[in-house]
Amino acid sequence: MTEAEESRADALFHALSDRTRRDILRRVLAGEHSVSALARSYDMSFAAVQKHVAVLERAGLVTKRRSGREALASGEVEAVRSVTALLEEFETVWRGRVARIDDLLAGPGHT
Amino acid sequence: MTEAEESRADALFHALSDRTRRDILRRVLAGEHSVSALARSYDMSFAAVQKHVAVLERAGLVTKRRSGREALASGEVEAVRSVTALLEEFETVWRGRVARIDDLLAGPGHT
DNA sequence: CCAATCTACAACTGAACGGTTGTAGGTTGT
DNA sequence: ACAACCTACAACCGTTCAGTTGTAGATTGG
Repeated sequence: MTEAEESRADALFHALSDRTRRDILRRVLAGEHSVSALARSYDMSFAAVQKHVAVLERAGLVTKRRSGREALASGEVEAVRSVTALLEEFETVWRGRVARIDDLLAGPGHT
Repeated sequence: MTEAEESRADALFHALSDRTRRDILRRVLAGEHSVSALARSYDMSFAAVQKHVAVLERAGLVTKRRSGREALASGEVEAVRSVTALLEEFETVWRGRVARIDDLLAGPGHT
């Protein structure tokens, strides 16, 4: 794991660690939404929602494009998959433990 | 998504959002480690590492058992898989969008 | 028995976080 | 032209967070 990869993992998991952001992500994965349309969905200021979108954008989970005066946000499913890939690394490490235990149970018969 | 599920997701993603905690999780998924053994691996105080383990434990990613004066921490692969399950929900939402786009391309011939 | 080891927890500090309000600039419809 | 709308960003506030030090209680080995 390089420093850059760890930083990206930090950003991804942090972005996902807030429920409002997860909800925004669901909506924009389902389809493009303007920031103000998103803001109307939550009991907080426009600026707060704008910040949440910015956090998701910095993590690469969301991209924005301009259409006139609106900023249309869209969910990036590839980024979601990259998180799954990170989790698979943990699975792999765990399987290593299991393999080692199996070796023990097979008995230290020979080497 | 119930309130309890969202709280659990908060805890899981937050626990994973720190690189020291991810590193601890890798180690304890590979095999049991005492807290002080873990602490020796990092350039920070014992108490700091202890807190990280506690965060992982609260999220259910790690369990501890007592062995004499040591607290042995072990990684919970099922909890890691529950995070993967959370991500699959995002994938599902996204596939819904694609299906809708496909319908559009098929043409609004009839309903 | 006693010193060393391991854990647990409290109190503190600086930085980051989630939220607010306010201001300013670009775009749109009438 | 101009009012309404959308976005961007700065400044501020209270809370949480990651780290520290310090203290105290079990357990162990010589």
